[in-house]
Amino acid sequence: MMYYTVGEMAKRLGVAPSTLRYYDQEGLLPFVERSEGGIRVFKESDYEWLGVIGCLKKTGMQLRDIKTFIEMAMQGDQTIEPRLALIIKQKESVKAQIAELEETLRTLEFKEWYYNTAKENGTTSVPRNMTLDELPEEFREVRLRLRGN
Amino acid sequence: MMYYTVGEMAKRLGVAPSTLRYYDQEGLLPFVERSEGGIRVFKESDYEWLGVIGCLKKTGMQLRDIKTFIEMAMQGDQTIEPRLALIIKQKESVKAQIAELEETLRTLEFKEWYYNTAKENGTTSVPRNMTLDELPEEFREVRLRLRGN
DNA sequence: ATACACCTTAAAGTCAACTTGAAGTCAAGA
DNA sequence: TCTTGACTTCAAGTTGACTTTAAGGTGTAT
Repeated sequence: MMYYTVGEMAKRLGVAPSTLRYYDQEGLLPFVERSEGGIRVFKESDYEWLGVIGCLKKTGMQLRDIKTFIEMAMQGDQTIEPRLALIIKQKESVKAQIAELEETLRTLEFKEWYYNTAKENGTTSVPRNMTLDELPEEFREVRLRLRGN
Repeated sequence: MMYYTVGEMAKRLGVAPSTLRYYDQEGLLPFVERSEGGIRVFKESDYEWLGVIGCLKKTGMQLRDIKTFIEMAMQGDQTIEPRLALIIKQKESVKAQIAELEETLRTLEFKEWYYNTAKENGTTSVPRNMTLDELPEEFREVRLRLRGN
């Protein structure tokens, strides 16, 4: 079995040791054990827990809610259903975030076209004053949205 | 021409009036004019600026950088190129964010399968102790990543 | 046994982006 | 004219997630 100190595990995860200590303090790492002298001893299986925490963090979940999930997991098999429900909820949240970023991407692509056209003409007034049917079809709805229609 | 107070514009945008005042204070709204008595007067065209600010915010850009963009825009046509460069940079950033969220989504889908399997069997030890070739092909790389391989 | 790197805790500090509160001003309707 | 609701500024407070600092303990290598 391989064991790690907080510094080693932090390095492996690419985070600061203080971050792991902070997570522990906040109750997110109840699974981490201690040596005789009080030093944290991370096991190989703890890496997986930290990976799950990292995954949930990437979904935008707050530490207090991640803590709830970890606490459920510590209860054992009786909490399988609420854990499943939470995962499904986060999955839907991530899908919504992707959809929103894709809309943002379309807006940026419009702006890219806008400034490219401005650059070619030496002035933003050319793309700005174009009529709807003069601009590429894929950007029409974007401009309508930006202008409040 | 239609004009709006800070409260009306905030409502239209779905933000708090204090947010718009804060943005103004931070120099993000140099285009907003004032009445004789010192009250902010938002024009129709300001809605579009606020939409651009909102778009950049959704990319994760900080207010100080959005301010830089707005300041460039206020300089006029001589800043078309740096504005285009900034838009392209944000576009790439958003693409990377989408890719990361998609990876997170795959992890959540693995976890959904994991807890569904646990639920069917009454214990997480069933999915946990499965060998790699027992689990659905699409989840193999996810589990390898979570376990640190 | 001593040095040294790395560990410990507790408390305070930081940062971005707001939000709230206090005290006062503006403008539209009765 | 007066009331009323929304506006103004400035300063201080809030939130979440860390990071830093200080004072001290651990553990391994020589």
